[in-house]
Amino acid sequence: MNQANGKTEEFVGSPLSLTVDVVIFSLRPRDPLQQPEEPGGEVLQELHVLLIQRARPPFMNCWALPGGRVRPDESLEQSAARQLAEKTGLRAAYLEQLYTFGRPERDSRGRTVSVVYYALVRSDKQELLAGPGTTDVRWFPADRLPGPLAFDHAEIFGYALFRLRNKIKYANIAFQFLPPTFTLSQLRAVYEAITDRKEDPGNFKRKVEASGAIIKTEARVEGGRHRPPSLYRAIVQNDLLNRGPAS
Amino acid sequence: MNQANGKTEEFVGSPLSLTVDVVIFSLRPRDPLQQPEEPGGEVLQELHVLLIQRARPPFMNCWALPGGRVRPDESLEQSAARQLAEKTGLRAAYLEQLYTFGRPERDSRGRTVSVVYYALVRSDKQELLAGPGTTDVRWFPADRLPGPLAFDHAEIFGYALFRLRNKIKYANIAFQFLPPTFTLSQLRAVYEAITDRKEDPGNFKRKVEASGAIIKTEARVEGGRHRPPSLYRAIVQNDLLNRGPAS
DNA sequence: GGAATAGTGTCTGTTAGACACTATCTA
DNA sequence: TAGATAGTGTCTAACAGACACTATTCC
Repeated sequence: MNQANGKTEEFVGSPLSLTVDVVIFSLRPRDPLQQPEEPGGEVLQELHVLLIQRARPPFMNCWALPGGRVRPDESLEQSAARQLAEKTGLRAAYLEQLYTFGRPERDSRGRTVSVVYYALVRSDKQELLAGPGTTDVRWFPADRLPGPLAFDHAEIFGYALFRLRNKIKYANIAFQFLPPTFTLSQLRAVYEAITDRKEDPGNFKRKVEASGAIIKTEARVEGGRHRPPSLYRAIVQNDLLNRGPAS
Repeated sequence: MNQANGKTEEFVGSPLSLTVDVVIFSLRPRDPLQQPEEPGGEVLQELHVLLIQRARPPFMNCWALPGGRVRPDESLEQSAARQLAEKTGLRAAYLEQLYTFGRPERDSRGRTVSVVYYALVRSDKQELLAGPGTTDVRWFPADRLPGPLAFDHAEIFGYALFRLRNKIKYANIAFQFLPPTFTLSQLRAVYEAITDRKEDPGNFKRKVEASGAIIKTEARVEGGRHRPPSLYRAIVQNDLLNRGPAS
């Protein structure tokens, strides 16, 4: 990095805007208006993404990923967490840098480079708060996004989805969508919703127990209609495979 | 991205510097002064990284990753390729975005966010040209870097090495270190140099042929001391697994 | 008991790796 | 022919997935 170009090396800022955008994933029940619940009565979970509706041009009224300018005193990850909180009122269970997008023409107002993070959010009933500059905040099923997204956000979303689907195969992140303790059925439902493939319950149990990522607790789920399942808890881990560098 | 904060949304740049740094990897013969050639006489290949020596403070005389300011009209990848050419005179066979580093204190002169790429360079005898602002450009073995690197470049390098070692296991990038046609011995030597593990020649041949990443040509290597090996050629591919998003 | 889910046992096809063996070149 | 590398055959242990089976709960 860093010498300007051969002359003196004094520091000056650039005529360039640095933003952070966040692709926010969550598992939510399938919209009952779109399709009624299963006969069995259990709730089908579906992968959703949070979008905000822009109140101003460019792309007025279009849906977009939440994001905003990086402040001088905050790290990129802090900025992502702040965008999340300010624009949506949510808190992320997991936050990881995805990619940095910087085509010169991606924002018509001027050169804008965007560091994109993706966030996994627990499916509890957290309330959505529309921040300033937006007319609406809403969850959309990942396979049915509304009309053209603003800027290059469709491309960004596509890449985030690709990476999430890929990563869930080898990294232990699925539990980030769930409450602190969960059943294997719930965890399996997360996999199935994201990969869109059925897993064999028995094989899934062995695989995930052998991975050492989760541990069985003493507790069980009471009051169900059937044999009560054990509750599991995730083993905390922050290895490189799961996130980026230590920084 | 994009609305400033609720008021008008006119575009202004930030008091922030955006740079691109490049971790340049190559396979080069082990320094014969450090250790003489193998009795057999063939050249041991070793993973090297290119560093430049800074001519000015901060970190004057320290070694650093080559890099520099992103220009308003170039994409991030173009910028990385340009840094490579200007600071070192090299051309990359492969270039991929690694991670974006942005801790507020990482450059004492002011807020500097750096998008880091890593490059794989063929081991031909390309000449090194020290660019402006640097007193020296040199290859270093990846496991013997010179004294503390400038800024957070040691951390960046560590992460790049981790990612390269990891990626070579599942993505077909090893041939990027080699000339257009190569023998399986050469390709195997690349793997062994990067992962620091011996591979069984027979198993390696089957594995890499089954992957479909390379194809045997009619040509063979003549003039060696032993049975002449076939030459192979890489199948061109630009899938998502190998690089980032299409952009 | 019936229905439903939790959880176990077991078989099979695929794969990574170890390792012995054959093939082909130069000196 | 000796020596070295190219390349093949084959065995084994590990693993993923299919699937049948047992266990436990509520109704």
